Amino acid sequence: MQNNQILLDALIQLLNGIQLIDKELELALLEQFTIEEVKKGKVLLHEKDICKNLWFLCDGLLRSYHNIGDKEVTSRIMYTGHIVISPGSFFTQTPATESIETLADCVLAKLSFNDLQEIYKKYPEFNHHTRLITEQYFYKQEQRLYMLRKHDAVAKYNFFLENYFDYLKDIPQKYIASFLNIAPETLSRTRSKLNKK
Amino acid sequence: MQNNQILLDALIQLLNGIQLIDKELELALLEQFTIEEVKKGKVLLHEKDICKNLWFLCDGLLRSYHNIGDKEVTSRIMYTGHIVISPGSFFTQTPATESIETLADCVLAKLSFNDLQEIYKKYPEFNHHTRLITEQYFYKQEQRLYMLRKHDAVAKYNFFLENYFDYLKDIPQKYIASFLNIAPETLSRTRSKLNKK
DNA sequence: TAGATTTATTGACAAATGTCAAGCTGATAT
DNA sequence: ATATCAGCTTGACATTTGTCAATAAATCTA
Repeated sequence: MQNNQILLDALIQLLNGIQLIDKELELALLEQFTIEEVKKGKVLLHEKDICKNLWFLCDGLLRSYHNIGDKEVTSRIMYTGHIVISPGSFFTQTPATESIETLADCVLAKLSFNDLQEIYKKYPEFNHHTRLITEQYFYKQEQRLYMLRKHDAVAKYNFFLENYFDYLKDIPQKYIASFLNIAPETLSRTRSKLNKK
Repeated sequence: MQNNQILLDALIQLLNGIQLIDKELELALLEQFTIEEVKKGKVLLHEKDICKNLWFLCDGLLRSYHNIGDKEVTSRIMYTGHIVISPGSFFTQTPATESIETLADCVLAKLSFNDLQEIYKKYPEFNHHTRLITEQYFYKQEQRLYMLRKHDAVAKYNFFLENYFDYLKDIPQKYIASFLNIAPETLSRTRSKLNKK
């Protein structure tokens, strides 16, 4: 709990930045979130399971992915400070169409859907915080949509560099490729072409 | 105002479906929303302008679009019952990177960003409604992201048919093509290929 | 309605990316 | 250190889609 406080500091700050939160709500959050350490290469959420938790990624790196035909596609890359859910599954409490796995050793703070609903019930003002956060994530997602509409591999890779440069070395290229919706070979060629210039 | 009540009925029902709204809040909404009729082919929001309004589309059809290089790309298609904003611009009140135009004669209910903030201030419980609506739109948008990752033109067109079949005849094919991120010629060929089967 | 303008279709070709295969590299474990 | 294995690179080729151009069809306008 003392420990929680430090790990969740970034989350509390994020919330306070939106609207100062009551000491009581802060304590409730610190109490309800539980800390998990998860090693690299573990699956946090399996496709077809219901996403019953929301995680705050205190430290680490994650990706979500799903299958299209026989191909695996990386849909999101999430780094320290992200709120992590499978949106469709968490919001509607129906089976997920994607999986989430760790790309590095992670420290996560977990809050169950049910506990979150309790918090909403007890502290309705919390809706204000999450509305703004959801709006923010919505907007970020829109930018990824834009990216996918950029025609060529170079433009897509540049998008990646602009937005995920710090994580470049920690993400296998095959995942970057599928995130950008190009073949790994194409990414490899794109990179070597850019290096020559 | 009497008129508003009928036109905004769908919106009020949507909100009540989330959580019954106070009579007082309902009246405030009916008062703040103003009805506009906009003819087909008009631009509701111009790129680089700030999206100062939220619209509820009482009746009609809209699209948002932006430019990538020298090409125009349709990013969203919105039909009767949709809440219409340029997300990035509205949420942050910064210049829009997209335009919104009518694809048919439309009836819209308009609410300004500032009036909305007043409503949030007076009726904080409204955050609950909009949080859930934002979550829903977030999820829908995610599905569009999935669609763009489907490799071939046939799969993309099938996505369109599944989700926008009722509006098929009202949307020029060139817009459908750019929405699916394929060339108009490719869409034309895809359609004729599918018709032969 | 006729003429003008925009949109859709079709063909020929070009360009980009995907696929398959082989070899290379770098990390890990024994 | 060596063997193993996964991931990355590179080449050859196939496939898909994009581009450009010509024509047809549909829509708009006077």
